[in-house]
Amino acid sequence: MRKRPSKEAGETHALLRGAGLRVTDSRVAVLERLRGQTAPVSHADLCRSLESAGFDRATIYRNLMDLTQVGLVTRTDLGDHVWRFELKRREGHHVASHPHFVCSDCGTVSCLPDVAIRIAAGKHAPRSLATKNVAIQITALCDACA
Amino acid sequence: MRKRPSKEAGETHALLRGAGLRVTDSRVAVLERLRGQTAPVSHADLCRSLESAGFDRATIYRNLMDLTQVGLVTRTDLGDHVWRFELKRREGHHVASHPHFVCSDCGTVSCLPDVAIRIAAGKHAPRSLATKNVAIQITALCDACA
DNA sequence: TGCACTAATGAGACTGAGTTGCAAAAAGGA
DNA sequence: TCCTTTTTGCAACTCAGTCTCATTAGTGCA
Repeated sequence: MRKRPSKEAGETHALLRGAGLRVTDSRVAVLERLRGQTAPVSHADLCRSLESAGFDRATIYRNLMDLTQVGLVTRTDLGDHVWRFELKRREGHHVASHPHFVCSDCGTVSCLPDVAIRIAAGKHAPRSLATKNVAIQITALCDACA
Repeated sequence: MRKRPSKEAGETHALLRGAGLRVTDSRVAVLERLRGQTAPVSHADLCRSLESAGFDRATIYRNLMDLTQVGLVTRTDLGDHVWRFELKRREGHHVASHPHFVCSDCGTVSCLPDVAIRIAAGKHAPRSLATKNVAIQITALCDACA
């Protein structure tokens, strides 16, 4: 299939090329899909929405791994035993590392850009807690389930 | 098998009975094993150490689920795609909810009783963040891997 | 202490996410 | 357009987790 260039497709194209990856339909589809998400999505979710377009789940899986490897995407397990993927959006030099929120009842996953976390580490805590390279995940009841 | 009562076995016995569960060898073994742990252990870990004693992995699995269901044990996934189980130790009325720490490199899991977390929630954050029923998990490099 | 009832166990099969090998197809440079 | 290299689609595999069912064992009661 030949690809018809649009503004978004152009961005995605540049993103992939910049990362040293070939531009393929499935990668573009995966990236565009991730771009439209506000919370991390699972491999299964992506499969459901992309298999109808004819992409194989193994392909989507490998795309996600490739994108993760080159740093365009992050992969996390938010406590429900499913890998979730999220487009990295660069804000300043420090790639956004907002906390993730998981509802302990319904399992809904969301990002919490609106929440600041202060870690007061004791003397026995890992030293890395003082750095910025810390991923934080919060599990509690969401408003709908509370 | 008849069980020979010891002090610990007596406690475990009472714990199980209090929860409305029958006292079986496997449940006692699982509980005792959990009691000796300082960090959450996986089902696979427990299987390894208990299968030699003749307990089936399905039995251990069901024991863990039963214990979780009656609230003696908590089950969490700390980001490495493995369920981990931990004995609930009651401290005051609020069952201990220290943060869990996972090394992003070696995967080591530990508890962080030594770390205090302050959550500053914005107006769009879930209201439950203001309560005590919040589980927090931190992923970063452990000292050994840093 | 023995019996009957019910819950728990063990063995094995199943599920589904995640992963890999391989031949065929497509991307990208010359 | 051709050629090389990467990527895809298919199918099979792995492994933790889960379930079924016949058998075994714990408990309450006589």
